[in-house]
Amino acid sequence: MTSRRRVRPGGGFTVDTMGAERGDEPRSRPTLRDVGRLAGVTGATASYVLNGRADGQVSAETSARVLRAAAELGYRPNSAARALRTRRHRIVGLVLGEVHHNPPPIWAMAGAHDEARARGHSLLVTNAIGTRAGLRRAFDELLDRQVDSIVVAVSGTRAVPVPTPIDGTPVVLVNCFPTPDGVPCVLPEEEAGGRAAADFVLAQGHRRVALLAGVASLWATQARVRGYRSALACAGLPDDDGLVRYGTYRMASGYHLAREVLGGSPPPTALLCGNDRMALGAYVAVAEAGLRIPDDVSVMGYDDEPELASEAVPALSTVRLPYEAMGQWAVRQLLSGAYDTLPPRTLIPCEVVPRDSVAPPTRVQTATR
Amino acid sequence: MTSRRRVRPGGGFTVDTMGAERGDEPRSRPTLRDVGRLAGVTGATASYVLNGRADGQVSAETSARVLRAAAELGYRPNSAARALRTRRHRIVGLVLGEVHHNPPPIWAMAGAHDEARARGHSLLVTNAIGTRAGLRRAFDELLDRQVDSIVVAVSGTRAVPVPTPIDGTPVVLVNCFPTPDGVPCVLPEEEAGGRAAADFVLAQGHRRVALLAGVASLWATQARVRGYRSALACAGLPDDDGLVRYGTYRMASGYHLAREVLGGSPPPTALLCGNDRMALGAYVAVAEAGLRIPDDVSVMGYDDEPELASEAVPALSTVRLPYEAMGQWAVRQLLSGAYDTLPPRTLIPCEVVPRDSVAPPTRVQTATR
DNA sequence: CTGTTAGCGCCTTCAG
DNA sequence: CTGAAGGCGCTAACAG
Repeated sequence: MTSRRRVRPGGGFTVDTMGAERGDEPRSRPTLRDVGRLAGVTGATASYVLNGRADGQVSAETSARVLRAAAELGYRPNSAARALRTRRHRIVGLVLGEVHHNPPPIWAMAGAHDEARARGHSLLVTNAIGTRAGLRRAFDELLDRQVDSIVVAVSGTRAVPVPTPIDGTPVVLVNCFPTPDGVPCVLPEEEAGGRAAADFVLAQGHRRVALLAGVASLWATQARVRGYRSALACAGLPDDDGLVRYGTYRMASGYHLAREVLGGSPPPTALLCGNDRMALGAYVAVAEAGLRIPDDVSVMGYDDEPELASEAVPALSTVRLPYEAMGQWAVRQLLSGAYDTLPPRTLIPCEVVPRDSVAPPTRVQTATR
Repeated sequence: MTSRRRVRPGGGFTVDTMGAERGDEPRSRPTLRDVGRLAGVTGATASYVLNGRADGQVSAETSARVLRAAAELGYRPNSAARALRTRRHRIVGLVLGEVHHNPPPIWAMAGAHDEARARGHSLLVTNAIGTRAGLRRAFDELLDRQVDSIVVAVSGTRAVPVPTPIDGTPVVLVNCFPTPDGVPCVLPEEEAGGRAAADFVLAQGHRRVALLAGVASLWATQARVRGYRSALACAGLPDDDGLVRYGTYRMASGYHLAREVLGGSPPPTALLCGNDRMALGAYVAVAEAGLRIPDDVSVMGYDDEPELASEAVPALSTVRLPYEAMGQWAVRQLLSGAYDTLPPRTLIPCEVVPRDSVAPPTRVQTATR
C-alpha cells in the first residue's frame, strides 16, 4: 500500500478503490459517487448537476441522466460533508427564554422558522434559563454546533447579557436589548403601542380610562405608560394618578386591579390592561361587579395572544405585539447579508386589533357592586 | 508536496488562498492540529486526550499540556467533521404541529430539549402544517440534515400519517398515533385522567356534576368521557345525558356551555371542563350568573396550562397532561437504545392538580340568575 | 464538456 | 506512549 503517497510524480495512477468497494456495510446512504456511477459520470459531475452549477458545463442529456440516477437512488446530500467543505452549516441557532412559561418567544420562533426554511436554513433551538450562566451554556451549545447565526428571543423586554466571545457569529436579539451594547436588536414600538391603545379607547369617547399596567420596573411597561400619558395629554385629559396601577402581568393581578379601580368613584369606563392575561382577570372582576363588557365597561388587552384574545367572550380588543414579525425580521437580516449595517435598535410597530370588548360609553355608568 | 498546482514548486508555502481566503476569513477556528502543535504533539494525540480516550495511552503531563492548549486556543471541535467521520450527528429532529396556535407541543419540546441536551444532543425544530404534504416536507428537512432520530409532537391527540420512507431513522410520536401502525407513540392516559377528574370532584361530595367536554370526534375527548362515565357509575350515580355537553375546547365554548348547564334545574354543583381554557370561559359565565367559585360551583379544568391554570382567580384545579414528560420520555427511548423494543403504545398517567376552584358543595345550591 | 484531484477537520487503525 | 496515514462525502480548481 505504498501507493498512497498522494500522486507519485511521474504518475502511476493507482486508483485506491478500496474504501468504496469493501463496502458490504448494511446499506449506507447513496453518495454522490454512487449517483455518478449509475449515471456513468464522476461524482464531481454529479455534484455540478445537482447543485445547478451545470449551465453550459454539462450536456443536457448527461444532466438528465444524473438527475434520474439521483431520484432513483433517493439521493440526499450529506449535510455534514457539505458543511465541512463549504464552511457554512446553514443552521440558525435560536435561544429561547424559559420555554415552559412564556409563549411570546414561541411566536418569534414561528417567524424565525419560516424565514429560515424559506432560505434553506434549519433552526436549532435551545432553551436558556434566565441566568447569565444559562445563556452562556446556550450559546456554547450553538457555537459548538457551528450555527451560522444566532437569534435570542425572550418574553419580557429586558436587558440581556450577551455572552462573549461568540467567535464572530452574528447575533440578533428579539424583544430584548444587549448589555453591553454591541449586537443589534429588534423591539416592539411599545410607546406607540401604549399610545395607540389609549387613542383607540379615547376615540370611542371614553374619558375616564384606567391603566392596569404590568410590572413597573420593566422597560416595556414604562414605555407603554408613557404612551398612555401622552395620549391623555393630547386629548386634554387630566393626568389622574389614581387611574394608573401597576401589577404583575398575571391574571390574578388583572382581577385585583380591576376590582380596585372599579370600586373608585366615579369608576372608569374603560380599562387598559398590561396584557391579555390581565384583561382576562379583569373580565371576571367585571362580571362579578355585575357589569357587562363592553356595555358598561370597555376592556383593552395587549399582546394579542393567539387563541386567547380572539376567543375571549366577548372577543378581546388588544394591541398586537409583533413577535412573529420580529423573529422573521431577525432571521432575514442575518441571512441576507444586511447584518453589518444594522442599527443598534430597530423598532417594529404594534397594531391595534379591534374586536368586541371596546365600545363607546353609553350613559353615565355606575358601578353597582 | 510538489503536486498541488497552486503550490509553487520549491516554493515556500503559498497557502492555497482562493477558496478559503476569498471569504476574507478573519481568523478561522483553531483545529485539532493547532491544539496539537501548541502542545507539541500530533492532532491525533490531541484527539485522544480531548475525547477522554487517553487512559494509559498518553502520559499525564502530555494530557495536561493538550488540555491547556485547547483551553488557551478556545478550541471547539468541528461538529461537521466529527459527524462526517462518526456518522452520528447527535441531533434529534422535532416536528411540531402548528406552533402559533398550540401550546402543548411546546411543553413537549421543553422536555425533549432537556433530555436531548443531557445526552449531548441538540434539537432541530421544524414546524409542520397539518397536511400530509406538510409533514412530508418537515420529515424531508430533518432527513436532509441527517438527524439521528425524530420526535413528532402535536396538540390534539389524533392519527398522524407518518411519511415514508424515513431512511431507517427511528421515530417516536408524542400525543398522537401513527397511521398506518409501525412507529411507537406515547399518549396520556386520558381515560384515567377523565376518571380522576370526576373522582376528585365526587370525593368532595358533589352529586350533580356536569361535563363540558371538548370536540366530540376526538379520541382524547371520548376517552375522557368514558372515564367520567365510569366514575359516575362506580359512585352509583345515574347517567344523565343532560349533564354531558360537547364543545370546541375554546373559551367561548366553555362560556356558553356553562351558561346552558347552569340554567338547568337543578343546576350542577360542579363543572368538569374539557380543558383549562374552557374552564376560564366557565369562570366568566359563573360570575355573570352571580355565583362564586368554589362556594357555589366547583370548576375543574384539564391540561394544567402553565401560567394559566395556576394563575386563574381562584386558582384552577385541573388534571395535568404530561406533555413535558412525554417529550422527555420520547427522547430518552430514542437515545438510550431501547427503541427497538418499544411497544406500539405507551401510556403516561395524568395527575390531578388540586387548587382552589373545587370545594365540597355547601348547601342546597340555587342558581340565582 | 467531463474527469481528476486535493483537501475541509476529525477519528482510528496501524507502526514504530 | 506517540506519530503517520487514510478516508468519511462533498466541492472547487484545474486538466484534458
